[in-house]
Amino acid sequence: MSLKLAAGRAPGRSRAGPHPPGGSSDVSVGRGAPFPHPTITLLQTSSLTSVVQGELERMILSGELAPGAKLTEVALAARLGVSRGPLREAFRMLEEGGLVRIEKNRGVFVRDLPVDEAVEIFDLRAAMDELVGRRLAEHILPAQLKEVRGLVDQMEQAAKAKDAPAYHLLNLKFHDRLVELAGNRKLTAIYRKLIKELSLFRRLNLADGWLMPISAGEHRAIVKAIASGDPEAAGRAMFEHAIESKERTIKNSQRPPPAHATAPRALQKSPP
Amino acid sequence: MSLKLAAGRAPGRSRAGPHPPGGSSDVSVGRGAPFPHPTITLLQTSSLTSVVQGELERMILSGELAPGAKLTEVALAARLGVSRGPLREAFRMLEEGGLVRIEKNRGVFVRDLPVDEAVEIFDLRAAMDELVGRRLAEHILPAQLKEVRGLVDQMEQAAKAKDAPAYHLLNLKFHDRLVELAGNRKLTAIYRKLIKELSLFRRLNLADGWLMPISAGEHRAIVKAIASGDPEAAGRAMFEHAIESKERTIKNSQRPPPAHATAPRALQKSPP
DNA sequence: TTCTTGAAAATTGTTGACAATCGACACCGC
DNA sequence: GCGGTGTCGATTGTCAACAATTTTCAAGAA
Repeated sequence: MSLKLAAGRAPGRSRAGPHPPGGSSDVSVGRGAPFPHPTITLLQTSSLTSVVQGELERMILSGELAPGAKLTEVALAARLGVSRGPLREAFRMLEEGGLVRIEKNRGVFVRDLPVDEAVEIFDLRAAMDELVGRRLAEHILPAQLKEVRGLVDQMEQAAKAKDAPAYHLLNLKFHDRLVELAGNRKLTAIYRKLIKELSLFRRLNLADGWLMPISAGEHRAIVKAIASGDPEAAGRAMFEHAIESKERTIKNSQRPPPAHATAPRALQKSPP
Repeated sequence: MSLKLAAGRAPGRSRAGPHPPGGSSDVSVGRGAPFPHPTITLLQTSSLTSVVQGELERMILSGELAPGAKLTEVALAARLGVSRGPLREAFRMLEEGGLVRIEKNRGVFVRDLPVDEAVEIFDLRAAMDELVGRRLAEHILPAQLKEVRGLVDQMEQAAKAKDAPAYHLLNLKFHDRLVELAGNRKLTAIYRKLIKELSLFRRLNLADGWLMPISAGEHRAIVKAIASGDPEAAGRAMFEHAIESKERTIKNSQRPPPAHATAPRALQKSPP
């Protein structure tokens, strides 16, 4: 089974344009803006390591590789169609991102986020969300406000339809977009890392019934506070929402999971 | 020139005890607590990759490898006494930590932090410091309070003696200790990453005269606010201090550096 | 039975070699 | 002289093989 270059965004890795747009009116340059074939830029930017890193990240976040699962190098390398070198480099990147844990001479494992560390991440995210709220109340544009209102609308529709997966995705999108609109790239990057790491909190995904409708109203309140232009109010609204989201999640995780566990299977060997 | 296993803490990499403490009363186990020779745990925990990562980090933070410098694989590998494999893995870790920038097929470079990104990091750190202040006002112990007061005392002495390097180190220590005392490991880890990344802000190190005495009083105010037990006041004090630290640094960076630039030299080839 | 002991298998750590790509310089035609 | 082109050296990307360590498992003794 070989590695297919996913069409999605290549993770990380940026590169300056092939050439500075010289003014020479040459036939080889169609127009001013460089617009090379997509495949070319893909090969220019993505190495095997980066693609493997993206694939592993996808597998982990989707649950295809469950927390605690051991990632054997030769098996994974064969499955992805690469050698161990790029795979090991990808491991180091994932470890730095907190998605896997490396034990010397023992192997690489998908990390299992303990409850106390999940709490820590939630608290940290709350502080970051507070900053986001303050910034947005100061700087958000009308068009952007309209956009996030649209997301809240969709969430309410999903809640009404009891479509838990759709609500979940919209919730992620809503918060991610707010952070992005705050205009602090470092904040955005770290926020996304934290969200990825939080998805390793096993019990998060076990819950059968989701806590959908509870937080629906809070989102409207957040948007309203942002629209009011009061930084402190907006910051407080987002902070409180994050804290309550934490408490709901933790409380939900403390009740024992249902018997018919639907934990995704770990990596299996392919038949010889 | 070979790689000497630095006596300092091995970066990252933790490991469970050699064996679960079985109750068998064996002569091989002296007492309940395992206390193997330091060298043994060092070899158990540190791989070449992790040591190389630590060494490169030290070189970058000390300025031995200046921002923008190109890190050629064979040269560095020879200098550190390892092969390219572990070195490349260390590169991936450093890239994820934001200390180097990797350009496909072109090489690895020490990152040069642009001003706008430094501002973003400062703002983010301010939000994190606010959280620290709140937590400390709630939970700090008298002994810990006494400890940080001692640090402030030392800073004032260093300021009085106009010992800029000592003041700088104490300042770092002071804030690092506060974050640590807040008791959120994830927060601590990310805070330290941000501090490391900030040291890539070139102009930070160019300043001849430091802004030492200016922030001395703010530190006392922070400790006082924490001691008062008012979370909001302590949070605000730390937030404001971080913001003013940002503005001082940025403002200082905007005046052109003095002519006699003392930028450390980049990596040189060793004679054949 | 249960615990130690030892070797074999499996897996990771590290290295050196080969292929691919990039930058620079000389060469050529205009 | 000047722009374009081809070639060469240097450097990175990837791979396969070797060395070291851990794990497994069976045999033997208490």
